[in-house]
Amino acid sequence: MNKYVNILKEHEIKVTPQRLEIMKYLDEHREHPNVDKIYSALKKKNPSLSKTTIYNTLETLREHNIIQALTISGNELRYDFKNSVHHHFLCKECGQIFDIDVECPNLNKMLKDEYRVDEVHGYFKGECKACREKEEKRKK
Amino acid sequence: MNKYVNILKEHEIKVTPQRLEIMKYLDEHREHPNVDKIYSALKKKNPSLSKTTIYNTLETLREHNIIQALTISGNELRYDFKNSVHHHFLCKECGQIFDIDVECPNLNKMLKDEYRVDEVHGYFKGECKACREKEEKRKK
DNA sequence: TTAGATGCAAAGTGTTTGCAGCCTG
DNA sequence: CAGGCTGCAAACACTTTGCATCTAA
Repeated sequence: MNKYVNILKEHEIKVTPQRLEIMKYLDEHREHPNVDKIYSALKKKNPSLSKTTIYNTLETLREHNIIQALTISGNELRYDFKNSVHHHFLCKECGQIFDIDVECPNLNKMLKDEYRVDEVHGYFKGECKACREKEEKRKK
Repeated sequence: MNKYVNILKEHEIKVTPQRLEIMKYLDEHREHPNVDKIYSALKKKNPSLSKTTIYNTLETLREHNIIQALTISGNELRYDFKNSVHHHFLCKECGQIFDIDVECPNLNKMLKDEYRVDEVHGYFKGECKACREKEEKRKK
């Protein structure tokens, strides 16, 4: 838990139990949860937790570049503890978002001149292996 | 206008004036408009036009792969007439979305095995040239 | 002590749904 | 003529705002 205390202190923002719990949850649950998932998970431990706090905290952490918000799924934001640069794959069948580690070297190079690039996202949509296999079985 | 009639007929869906207007608008306005922009533009010509029709039509066109929906901006969907595969750059300053033509060859290759990839999106966030120049001027 | 964080309720915004009437094929 | 499309109003879902209370530093 000290890990998260340190991150907050480095960024000079207040250390609160709620913030620590949210960071810990995101760090330990890499399935890119939405606000509701985080909320209902942490509500169990701390019944007075408010959804507003989740929103506030996620926004604060995002501003400080500790986490990132994924817009991949269209109707809701998904959150991601920002350890490394990686891309994402959304399975249209099961809704899960998977991390993809692919580098695209000729990308940044071309952009640099015209644009100042702060974030590079790649995302893919389709069907994941598990869902494809399930589908195969159904057909048999 | 015949162009759009043909596209609809090829996909065996009904040809209606509303659909034609929406397609024409998207084809001629490549700034990736949101629903409201399309709605208010076309409402002028056809005051009885409903926003529901915009949503229905965009969804239908999307299902038929004629247009695509961009989730890049988080709080709303942006639409794009689907002529070619390309990526997008969102300027955080002015909100505009620009088309970017960069290929990433080693991408699909890696994905093929694990996933069935239907859509490949790349998007970048930052600041566009015009906004950067505006900012420079303000500083002087 | 005090600036900032929390949490409740209410408002806001973009999208979806239900349904009656209309139009394309 | 029939099934699909349109458009209105109401419902929804996710997020933001206003504000009183509480807490970390």
